[in-house]
Amino acid sequence: MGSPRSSDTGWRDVARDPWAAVLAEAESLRTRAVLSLSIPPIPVPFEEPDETLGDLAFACFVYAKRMQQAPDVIASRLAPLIPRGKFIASATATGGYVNLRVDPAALASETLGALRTAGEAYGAGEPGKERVLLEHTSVNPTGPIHVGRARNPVIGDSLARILRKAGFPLTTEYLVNDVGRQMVLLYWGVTHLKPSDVAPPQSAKEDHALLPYYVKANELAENDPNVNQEVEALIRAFEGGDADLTKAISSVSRQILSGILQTLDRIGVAFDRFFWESDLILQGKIGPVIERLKALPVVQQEDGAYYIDMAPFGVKGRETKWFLTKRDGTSLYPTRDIAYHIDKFTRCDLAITVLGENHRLEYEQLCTALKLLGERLAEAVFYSYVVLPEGKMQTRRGRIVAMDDLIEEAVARAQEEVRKRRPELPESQMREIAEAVGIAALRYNIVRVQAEKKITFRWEEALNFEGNSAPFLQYAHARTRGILGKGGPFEPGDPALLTHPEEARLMKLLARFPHVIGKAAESRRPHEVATFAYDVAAQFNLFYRDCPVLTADPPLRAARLGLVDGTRIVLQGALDCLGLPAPHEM
RNA sequence: GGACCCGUGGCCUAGUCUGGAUAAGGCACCGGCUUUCUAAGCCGAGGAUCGGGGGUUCGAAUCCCUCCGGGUCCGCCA
Repeated sequence: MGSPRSSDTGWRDVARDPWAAVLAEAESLRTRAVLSLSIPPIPVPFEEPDETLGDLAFACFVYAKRMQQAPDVIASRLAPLIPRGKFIASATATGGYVNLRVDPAALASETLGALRTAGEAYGAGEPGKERVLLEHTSVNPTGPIHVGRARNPVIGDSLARILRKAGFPLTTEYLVNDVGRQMVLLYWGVTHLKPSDVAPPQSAKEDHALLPYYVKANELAENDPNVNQEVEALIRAFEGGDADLTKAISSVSRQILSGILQTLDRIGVAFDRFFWESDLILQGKIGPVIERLKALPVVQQEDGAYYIDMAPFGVKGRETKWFLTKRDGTSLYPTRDIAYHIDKFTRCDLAITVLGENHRLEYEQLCTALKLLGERLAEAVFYSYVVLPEGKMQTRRGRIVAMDDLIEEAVARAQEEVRKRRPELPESQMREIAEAVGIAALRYNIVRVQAEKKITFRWEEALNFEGNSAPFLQYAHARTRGILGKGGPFEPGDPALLTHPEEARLMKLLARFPHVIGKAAESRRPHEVATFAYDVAAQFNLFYRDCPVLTADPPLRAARLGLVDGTRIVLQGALDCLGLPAPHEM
């Protein structure tokens, strides 16, 4: 939609954004027409009407009201005043709306030109200056990552890719929570229990191998007072700043983390850097923050423990005291989080964190504290957890679907499909395609849904390879590759030859890609790219049905090859933004 | 008790921020399409009081209020 805002975001280069160019022209032609009727240029968003009516439209009700005339009268007076432009071919009035028709040849020429200039970079925004630090995933290293947590890396990584494409200099970061009671428990388990004491691990992968020790340690600490005492003693030593112990505990978490990272790597998620919470403590970065907090007038004390009463800041509930330190003066997580963010702000201009919905209050509290300290604020993207049909997943209960299992299942299912459909392919290539398809199916299934909606995990949905699914997108892309491969090298054709309705529809979508990337980045909503990618793939399939490429007359053939290549670039670009591999054939 | 998030055909989702012209897809079900660039595709059929009610507006899935249902959170844990 062509709200005035889109033309205000100056970082986007209009020359490389065909749809923005169309909107800008429509806006300027309309403004002139409106002014010439002595109507104030009230901004009315452009919308996309049913295609039988036009390509762009705006309602005249607001103008009508202002001028005290009937909307269809205003529309009929306005339409003839909108002259033909570079893109806008005609304007007609229908029932209070002015419908604009975009000249398909002009749009095609603009879009294919932009595609030719930018190549694979088509869709990218102007390189920006604002350094973004995107923290995501940051799951506690106590065991393998499960499907309940899967949205964080998938949303985070997709958002990272989209922000990069949009032009932001971006760093991704994983906060490794290697301090606290749970880590001490895990450490106690691996140092005090023998393999025969714990349940057999599901696999030798480090995160799976160590999980049973964590589970058993939890169980013992709950039921065996002696164990609990030992653990408490360890926690005290740890809290007392025992550097050797802190490092020892951290090294256990590093082992589990390496298993988690292997899993994430397999689904295409990697990080630029890691931040160990223990470093914050060992480097003495907590103390100064505590001192700054204590100096705040709003900070109060109870038995030596410091807290902020959040009630005046809009937080309500049973308990509004937000504790920053313990009675003994040692830090609590909120303090460490504040210290972490202050550290982050020295390394970026904008800090974004992908967080589960259960962290919403904590985020509000963090922002309140940062505001009180005169620091910048962090931005957050929240998502709801993936739940099983029978309820939420819990690591401690073992009621989880491990990501590793889901990946194996997805790839195995994909392998079956490939074998069925492409029995002639060599085994190694079948495996490659199966990996690409299976993993893409998982990621797409998560990223296509708005983050704040909860997802109920169902195998049949997660492993769906038809309809609105990753393989649908990948298949369309593979089709473009197939045609281009057989078509061979081609000279740029005449865009004006692309007059078929399916060609025009496809071209309009390709023209919008840069705009879509910009919007998705700005709104931090990766699913918008998923929706768009589906639209492109579906439209390409219609073009594929109706417009033979290779057998067309040479001039038309060349023009169509250009369109197919453009589709290839856009689909590949969109898939890349979603972290979905794009195999050349499948 | 309070705050926040979600509620769209049997199931899943887009559209909600930025209100507009008959609410758009997918899955499932039923019926079709392959001597033509990969049928993981395409076409057709049925299927929706956009959770209920009120309000604002020329116009509400979209904004406001309220109720209902589901979820999350309100630790000197992290």
